[in-house]
Amino acid sequence: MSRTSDACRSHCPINFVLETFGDRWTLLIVRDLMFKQKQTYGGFLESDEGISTNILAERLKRLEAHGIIERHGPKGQRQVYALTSKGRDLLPVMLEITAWSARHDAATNTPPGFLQAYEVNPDGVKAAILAQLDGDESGPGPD
Amino acid sequence: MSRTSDACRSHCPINFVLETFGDRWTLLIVRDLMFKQKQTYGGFLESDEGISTNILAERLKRLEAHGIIERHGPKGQRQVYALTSKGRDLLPVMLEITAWSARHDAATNTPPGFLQAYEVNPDGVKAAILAQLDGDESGPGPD
DNA sequence: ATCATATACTTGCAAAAAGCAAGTGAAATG
DNA sequence: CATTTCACTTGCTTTTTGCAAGTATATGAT
Repeated sequence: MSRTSDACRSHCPINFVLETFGDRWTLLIVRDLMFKQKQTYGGFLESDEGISTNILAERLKRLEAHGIIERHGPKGQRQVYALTSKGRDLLPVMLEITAWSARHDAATNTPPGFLQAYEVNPDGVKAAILAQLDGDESGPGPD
Repeated sequence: MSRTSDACRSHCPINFVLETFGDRWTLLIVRDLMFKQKQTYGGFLESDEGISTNILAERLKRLEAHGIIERHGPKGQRQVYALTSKGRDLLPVMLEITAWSARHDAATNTPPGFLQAYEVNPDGVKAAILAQLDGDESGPGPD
């Protein structure tokens, strides 16, 4: 299953993120938590890409072990997942990824206004998303 | 092997990068091209993480098919790989990844000065790296 | 109280991908 | 012209993924 600490291949910073996020699913969970206001197992399952239940359960464990997310709720019962500060700190990475895809995927889901808003005022976009993560219910996400 | 165009799971921008970079090796090749002045098959093989030859060959094909890199040289002979403009455009993503790892990996290889230099003057850091990609031989990379 | 339903997982197995070692073919080197 | 080097390919084993089904606990209706 998942080790608490995998043997790491190097301490190159690019490799460091790959050790946690170097697969096709993990970052989608972060996306759901960060941009889509999803915070339950069932919510993650509903996402368009169609993650399977065993993969989801394993990735949630890994993310928790790496300190990216934390789970709230009595064990065995309904859990509510949330990003830790280390997880929220991925926001600039997520926004740059979104901007790159918006530039290079002609069929992107990213709303038309995002790219320009982000280029003009990246800190404003970041602040808005952090505000809504902290319980605000209004404001746009990048997709 | 690798399809020219995989069936894509969604046009979410986060998913879009995962379709190309969602594995443990692909982004290391981009790193080598962007920061380590490596541009040959043999150079990529020497990197610390120890990619195997079949995986490297397949990833090079995929990256070329996705328009991230291009190969120069007569077919069957020694190739020189280079980032396309789409590939170079990943620089902001790579730098944010580097910054996140520098903040959260106590054992990071990232040189001590990088994080502050990047926070103070991100455009300067970007310009320096792009300059060295375009043939300049001096200047620092993030690792 | 009991039955159905929903949620949050776990388990089992087949298929795909990764990892390792060895092999191949063309070009550069001696 | 034999040897070495480089850039891959091939074969095989191990690991991971993907799908379907099952289980445990809670919640809601009769």
